[in-house]
Amino acid sequence: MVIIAVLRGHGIFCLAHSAKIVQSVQLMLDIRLLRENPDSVKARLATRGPGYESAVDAVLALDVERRSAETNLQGLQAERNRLSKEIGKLRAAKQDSSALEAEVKARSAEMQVLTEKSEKLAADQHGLLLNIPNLPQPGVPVGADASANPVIRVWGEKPAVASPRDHVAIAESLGLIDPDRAVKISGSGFACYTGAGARLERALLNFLLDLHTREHGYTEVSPPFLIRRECMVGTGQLPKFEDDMYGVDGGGLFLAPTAEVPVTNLHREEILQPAQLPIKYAAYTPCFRREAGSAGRETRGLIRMHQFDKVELVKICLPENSDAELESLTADAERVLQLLGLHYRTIVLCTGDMGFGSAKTYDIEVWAPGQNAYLEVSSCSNFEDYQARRMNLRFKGDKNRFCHTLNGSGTALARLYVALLESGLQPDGSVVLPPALHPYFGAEVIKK
RNA sequence: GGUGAGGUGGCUGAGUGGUCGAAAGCAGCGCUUUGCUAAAGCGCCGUAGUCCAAAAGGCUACCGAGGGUUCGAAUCCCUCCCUCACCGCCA
Repeated sequence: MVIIAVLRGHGIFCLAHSAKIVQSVQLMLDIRLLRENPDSVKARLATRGPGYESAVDAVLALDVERRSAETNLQGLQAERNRLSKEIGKLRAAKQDSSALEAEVKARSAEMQVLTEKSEKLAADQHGLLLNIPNLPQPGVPVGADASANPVIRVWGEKPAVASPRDHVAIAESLGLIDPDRAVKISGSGFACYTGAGARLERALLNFLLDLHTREHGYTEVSPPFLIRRECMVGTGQLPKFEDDMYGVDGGGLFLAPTAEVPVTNLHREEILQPAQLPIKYAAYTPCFRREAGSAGRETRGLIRMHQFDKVELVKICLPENSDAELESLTADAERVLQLLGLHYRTIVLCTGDMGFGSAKTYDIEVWAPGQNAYLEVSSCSNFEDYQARRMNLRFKGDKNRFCHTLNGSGTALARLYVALLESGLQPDGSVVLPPALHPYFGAEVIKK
């Protein structure tokens, strides 16, 4: 009984929501852009991978059909409205209107058919548009996968660690984490920090929030962690990536996969004044991700978790400023690693490796000696108006125009934790912390 | 969880079946008056879709969402969502 009720509730919600989306064609990519420059759109999408050309063609074919159906329907509606007004006048004059009423009624079936046809065409077109990602910016390097991501900056050098060890071994020997008991509570993929380990996590959080709010000009936000479905659609996690999300309450609410979702959606459905922009928010939230399909990949220790802490930076700005805002956002994130003295490199994601809604993305990767590898700790993206369209986030110009949105990790905590332990490891097994953390942690060294 | 009240344009707020896309006010834009400011007067002022090569202009849809009744729905009916108030419970 309970399950049936929950499923029904979910289904109703989905239907209601998709119908709402269909009403507004101003979503995802601008359909006008597709109509007016199909070849250029196709060429840019082709750099992401194969298959989008046919999707664009399909969208455009439906577009022609849909508009034709709508035009026909609108003609009938106009006629109905005209006759109904006649009926009103006749009745007001106490005259017989039954002939006109019969005439209008006789057309209702035809109108019904056309209405359904045009709604179906709009829904089909919308469904196809949902599966078309954002257009990469012209300057983004073209490539098929992560191997084609150019390194554009390197900071610092790989630290001289005498005999590198994995962070799990380091953390366990120092009593910083309790993996076995974390499994007892929640299963694999969850961390339990203990003692100095928990204090280090808290120290990092405070350090990051203080840095971004006091020195980089971000406003601190502490948002809800449970998020409504339409907000998940707004930033692009849904509907395509629902399998990666944790849903609760029968699918009505989702655990935040990143603070990007609640924070960017703060201004959804709003019309902002240009003088308010740019808006810059920094927020800490835990992040919950199913990591479906990633079993066996980087699953060691703290590197890939179902729950991890992250401080996220979010910007809402004028379209003409978003390129520059991405550069400064990335610089703000890099500053974290510089202050912690951690060696890192910054790469620009090539067209084939970029996220679905992004127009340009920089990844920041920190060096982890125990892994002998770079770990992604931040991903900074300019979404241009892709998310703003989904959440109807505009600003007042000559007319209402869509804002640009950006976000970047500032940074993810767990992998930062890994890099700190593995980079600060001393021959005696203790870990030396960078000076910037001393006041937050209350000590310079973590030892037994 | 219980009870009650509500959801109308950028905002406030009228509107219980027929020129209502929606009064009025505020905010905004333009013009006039004015030494500046302030004030006053006049006009304009929702969103989206669609037709037209385009402009001008026309048409359609939208009063929380979905469905229903009707020739015609902001207005009547049903379902859902949300907000607020009070009570209960509780960190």
